[in-house]
Amino acid sequence: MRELRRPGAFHCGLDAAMDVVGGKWKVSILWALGERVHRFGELRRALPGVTEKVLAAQLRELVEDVIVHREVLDEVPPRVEYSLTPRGAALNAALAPLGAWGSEHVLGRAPEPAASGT
Amino acid sequence: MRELRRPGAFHCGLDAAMDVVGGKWKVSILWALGERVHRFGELRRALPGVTEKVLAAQLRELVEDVIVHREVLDEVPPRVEYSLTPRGAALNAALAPLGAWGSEHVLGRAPEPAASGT
DNA sequence: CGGCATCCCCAAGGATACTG
DNA sequence: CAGTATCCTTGGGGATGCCG
Repeated sequence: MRELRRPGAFHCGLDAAMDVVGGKWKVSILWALGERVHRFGELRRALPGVTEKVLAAQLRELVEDVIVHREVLDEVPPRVEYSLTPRGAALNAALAPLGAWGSEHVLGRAPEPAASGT
Repeated sequence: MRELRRPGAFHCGLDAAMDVVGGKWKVSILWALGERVHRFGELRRALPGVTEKVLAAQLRELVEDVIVHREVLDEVPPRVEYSLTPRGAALNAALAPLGAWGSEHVLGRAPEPAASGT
């Protein structure tokens, strides 16, 4: 999926965005990172059901797309932190209305204040 | 995918929305219907590459989700018109920011005026 | 701890043919 | 015209195991 980046081949930016956000766990990752920086293990715990392989893959794609920043801390116990890039933060913001829509029309109310505080 | 509607099982409305909009052609259909009412054939022509089976399937799911309205005109040559429901229109609107993001960050500029009123 | 390598599976999506 | 039915392919995603 990473290779089918054909600039201009999309109907509009929407298709392009869907391509970036299309992964099964992408939005959840974005949502998690929108709250705070996470390290691999934390992310894994934050996403019940995801396997390391898949999480690593989704993360890699997001990093490739410059949505997520990968910070490797050179410590004795390996420590890697993932955070949103400015672009990722913008994506998250752009996703907010969609989340609100889902809350209202699918879940039936409960428009959460997005990934702000809590 | 239509059956895995587990109310409350989503992290937030975002997951729910992604579930609704997750199909490969869903957003394109929404985009098309956002501009004007389309009949089956028109939609097919508007979505280069889609097959009848898939288009019909995606359409059926969108109808199930009350995103799209299916109007069967009882005429001699079968005529069916698809249009957005209020909910679908709202979804389309919620999708706009995402489309804008994609235009800016993925396609590299060219923020189209979206499928709003035009 | 973090993350690659391998193998496997299944459902979404595609191609084709046929019908009301 | 507007689908439905059938069969097939693909690859995203899941499970396991090993390595730095």
